[in-house]
Amino acid sequence: MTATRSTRQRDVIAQVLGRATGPLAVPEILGLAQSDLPGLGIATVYRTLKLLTEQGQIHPVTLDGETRYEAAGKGHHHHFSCTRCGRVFTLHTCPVTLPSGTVYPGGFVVEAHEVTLYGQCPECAAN
Amino acid sequence: MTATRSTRQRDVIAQVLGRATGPLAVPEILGLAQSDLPGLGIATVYRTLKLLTEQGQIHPVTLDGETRYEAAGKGHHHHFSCTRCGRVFTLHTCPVTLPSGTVYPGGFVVEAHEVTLYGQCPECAAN
DNA sequence: CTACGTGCAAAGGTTTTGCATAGAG
DNA sequence: CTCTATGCAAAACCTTTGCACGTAG
Repeated sequence: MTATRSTRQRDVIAQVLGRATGPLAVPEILGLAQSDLPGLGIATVYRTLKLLTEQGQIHPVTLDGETRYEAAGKGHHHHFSCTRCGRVFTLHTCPVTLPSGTVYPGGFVVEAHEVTLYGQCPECAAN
Repeated sequence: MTATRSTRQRDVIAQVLGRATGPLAVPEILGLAQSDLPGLGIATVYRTLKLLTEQGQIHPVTLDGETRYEAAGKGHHHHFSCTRCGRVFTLHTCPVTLPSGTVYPGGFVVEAHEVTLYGQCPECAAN
């Protein structure tokens, strides 16, 4: 079996994602992690993201052509993408009710859904 | 002002997207277009997709880490991604009602929304 | 000590760009 | 004819991989 070690790099990357208010893109993760661990290389970030994803600790989210990552285990939620500042936030409310098994016109059997809202985040809306 | 010419390449690419039952990825567009126009180059596909997007004739959609393109002007709709065969379909029903201007808890001002459903398409569900 | 993990640099893919030629108007 | 559009090949990106060194256990 595979022995997975605990390293400062992995801890820092996991912490960065744990503290985030929404899914982060790779450059954001690198930047934030480097402020805690200056020498960190991009290859390690990619390798760690892949590892954490396989372990189910984080989850990839694709939004506007960019792959972002967020900590797992935060329950059912969706995302809000600010059209002004470009940041992405996690929303804990869900605007749809689609029980697994719902059948859509045409015979599409729904197993899951994903919603993204676009608009202005509180900060941008205030300015 | 810019003079935009009508060419066989542009026509073919626009037709391919117009005939599609859902958003297409670049390799799909290239393949389908090449069956009508063998010598077509990938660079022309990218340039044309960019042009048509700027003109508002098509619309990019990101799904599962891939950027796809669909003809515009088909009204409000969403997408269904088949978890078995991987194809993406356009749905003409909408499971949410979010008038522009809706304010979400925390002060997020909603301007638009995007929904993707995952499950089995009619064909896969039947087998 | 013995692997696994890391950083660096090179390799792979995909998208964009430069340039000479083809073709729309 | 003139000037935009195309195809090819090179360049620019982003992500993955190979390798020698660092380090957790």
